[in-house]
Amino acid sequence: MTSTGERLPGGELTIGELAARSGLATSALRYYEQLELISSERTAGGQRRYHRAMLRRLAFVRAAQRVGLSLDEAREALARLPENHAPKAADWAPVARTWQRRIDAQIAELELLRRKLSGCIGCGCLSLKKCGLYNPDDSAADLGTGARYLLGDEPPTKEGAFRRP
Amino acid sequence: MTSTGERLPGGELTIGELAARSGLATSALRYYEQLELISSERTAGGQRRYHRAMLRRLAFVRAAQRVGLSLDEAREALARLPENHAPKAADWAPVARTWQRRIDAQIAELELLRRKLSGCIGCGCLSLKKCGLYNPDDSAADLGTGARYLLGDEPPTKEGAFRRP
DNA sequence: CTGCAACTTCAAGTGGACTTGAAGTCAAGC
DNA sequence: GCTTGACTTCAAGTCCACTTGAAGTTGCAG
Repeated sequence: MTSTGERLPGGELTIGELAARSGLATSALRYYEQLELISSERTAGGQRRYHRAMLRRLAFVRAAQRVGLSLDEAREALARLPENHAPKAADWAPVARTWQRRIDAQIAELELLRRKLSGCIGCGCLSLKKCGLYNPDDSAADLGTGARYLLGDEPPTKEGAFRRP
Repeated sequence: MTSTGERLPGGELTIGELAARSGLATSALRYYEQLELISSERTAGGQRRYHRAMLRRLAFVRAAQRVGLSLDEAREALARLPENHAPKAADWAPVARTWQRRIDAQIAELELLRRKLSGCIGCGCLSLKKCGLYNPDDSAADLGTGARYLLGDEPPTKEGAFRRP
């Protein structure tokens, strides 16, 4: 039994099969079930049998994680989607829109950091008050200005007087 | 004593001041010092006094975290920069370039996810074989369990809860 | 029917990045 | 010199998402 192929009648999956198909460890699946992210039926002997719809739920959870949600938040989001059938566009659209906004925000943040790093390549600073990286909460766009300190132009705040610890 | 203002002569900072200026908790600073991310001198009475250059190191560490590095990796990266003075362009450029590549990869991943979500708005699926979200093995699903809050964007519960098995 | 991989439960462990608590000491303003 | 807030250490705790281990059971091929 390779556990990868689906061979149960009725299209149900053992935990090993679900693991193989979802890319998650069996331990993770049991953990998810405990958290009620997925559910199963049991055989007479007590073994889990998963409906194929669980693959969809797992895909959802994985996507949720990538968007930055915790498993708890994923569970909440799942609760708003239909349990037994594939979500319809009407179910899905609001969730997807919310997630896209989060993704956009994340991308924007990364792009800001990227720009700051570019600036810092130019200035080699990390010591200047104006340096985006240095300044924790600047959020104010200092984007273009970075190239000012091009040639190791030393900062006004005399930093030179210090010796190492 | 508000602990925010700098008032020691010689420009040294108490741990409270460094905390206020860096935005980190004092406990985090002690922890960082333990990890040798920063260093201090001590007063006769045993209290820490931080050189202002530590602000620069902390800025670096914060940036490193946002790029997705662990504190250990941040320490390694720090080790390649000059300790006592602001890094020059030659010191900084290779680091910044490496980080930019990482950022680019992260942005690319997010953009892929975003596209997939767009597709799913259209199809309302999550159940179809062709659905990008559904299909698990499209590689590099690293953001999921990896560097999730590298954007500093709203950690799920308390400030600064990072994770990763 | 046997053998064995795959399954079961439950408790405890892991790892990263901190935080919290207890019990005590330091520094500075009055 | 007293008071008080800021500091000290060290051990232990927390959070999340799992993983590991032990000890036992199930299910299917041969």
